[in-house]
Amino acid sequence: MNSLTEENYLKTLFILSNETGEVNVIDLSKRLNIKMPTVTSMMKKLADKKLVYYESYKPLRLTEKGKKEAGIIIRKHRLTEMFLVKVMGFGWEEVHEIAEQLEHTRSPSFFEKMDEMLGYPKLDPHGSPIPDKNGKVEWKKYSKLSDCKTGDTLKLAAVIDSSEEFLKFLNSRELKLGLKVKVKSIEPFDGTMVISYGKKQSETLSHTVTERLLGELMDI
Amino acid sequence: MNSLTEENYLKTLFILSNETGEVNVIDLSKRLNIKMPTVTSMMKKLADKKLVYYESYKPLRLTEKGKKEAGIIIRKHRLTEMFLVKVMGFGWEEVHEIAEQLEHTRSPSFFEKMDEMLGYPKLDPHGSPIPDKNGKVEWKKYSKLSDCKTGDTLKLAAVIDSSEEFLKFLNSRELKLGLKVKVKSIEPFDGTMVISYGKKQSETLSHTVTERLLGELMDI
DNA sequence: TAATTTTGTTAGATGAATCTAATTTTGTAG
DNA sequence: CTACAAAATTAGATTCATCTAACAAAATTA
Repeated sequence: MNSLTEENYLKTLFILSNETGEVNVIDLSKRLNIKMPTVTSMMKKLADKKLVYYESYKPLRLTEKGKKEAGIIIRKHRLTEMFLVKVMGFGWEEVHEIAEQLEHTRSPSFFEKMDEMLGYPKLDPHGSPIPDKNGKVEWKKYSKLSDCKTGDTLKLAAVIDSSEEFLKFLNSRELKLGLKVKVKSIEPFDGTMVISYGKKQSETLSHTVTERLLGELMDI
Repeated sequence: MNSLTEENYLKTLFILSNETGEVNVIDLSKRLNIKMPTVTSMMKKLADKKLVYYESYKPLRLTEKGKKEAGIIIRKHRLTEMFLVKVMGFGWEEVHEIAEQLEHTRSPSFFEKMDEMLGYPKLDPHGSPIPDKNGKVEWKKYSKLSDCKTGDTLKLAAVIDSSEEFLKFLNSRELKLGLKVKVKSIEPFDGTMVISYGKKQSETLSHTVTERLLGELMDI
């Protein structure tokens, strides 16, 4: 059995690997807000447990066992988020913090019950895929809004950042998953975009925002 | 903010105080499965935080602040149990262990939402009172079945033990809260009782069982 | 390629929560 | 009232997860 702390390292390493291919000590260190020496020693510990491959000065990689355990934690996190939104009526901006705590609950039946009540959902409220019971996930290949060109239309499908601040910002602009947004113009200097969607004819979004929005490019 | 460990000491001290008046180091030690020296040092720590009164060789007592914080943890535990039973459909024998973990969740809105969904319940599935938001509880003065005399009728209102094993035993005999049970005979040697209730004309219960069942004595 | 910066590791310390062994205090039974 | 037993405390060790400081390796820049 892994400690709560170990679970957080596994989960973060898993997510970081999927975000950016190679993960270094410093990346984990920054994401977890933990100093590098601490990360190094935890990696050695997880290597002893056959959860990560660790070689000095090499990128960090989860073993298959590590991926499975990380996937299961992420499954619990995302099921919880979905439960909080669909069953308990929370807003999508409120659930990340709570799920961060509940994901460590040791009770398979608790999460099975959630899954059942939710009708075995495939995505969480932020559009991220929910791993299956073996921790396996299919990551969809979405486009970032920030990579779109003028004239492109993107159907929003997921956010990269589930923080309360970011989601409150999206709420304030009535930006939701499922919306089709059209790129009206892009400022070459800093990437600021003007987009239209729903009733909004022109809404300006910074690069910081557009690079956190994912979706499917529409043909039209 | 108290650690999860500190919360467990506070909660257990609170419950033990209500069960048995005076609580000694050894009682807490046994209940928590933690050796006495560890308990002593934690009591000193909690005394520094003004959560317990601690004097060497004296019984342990919570301060008002300690009672409030313990009460709030117990509130979260019992609301969670009720939620698991009423909203998620768990059996009353399954919820204690899960609630033991969820009670440490730091999210007032999570528990407020539960409370609201449940319609502000006053009792948990085991008949124990749910403390209010300030941690205050009214403990009802129930009678133990083991204290009843032949001919008495007791309306079951609560169990003293929420363990899965005990509750599964009750399930197997179809013993539920709300039932009226009548004492048909008591074995003077070991206190074994024969009772009748519902369709059961004579069910034999050991003292171990009868002292864990509480209820209101009926007039008739 | 040499110098500098960035990244990573080693060594050693700290605080929390636990333990065991030894000692002391309190309570109880002759 | 002494002796023994039970309960509690003190002292010191251990494990986990963290840190800082110092050093080493790798990557980058000049």
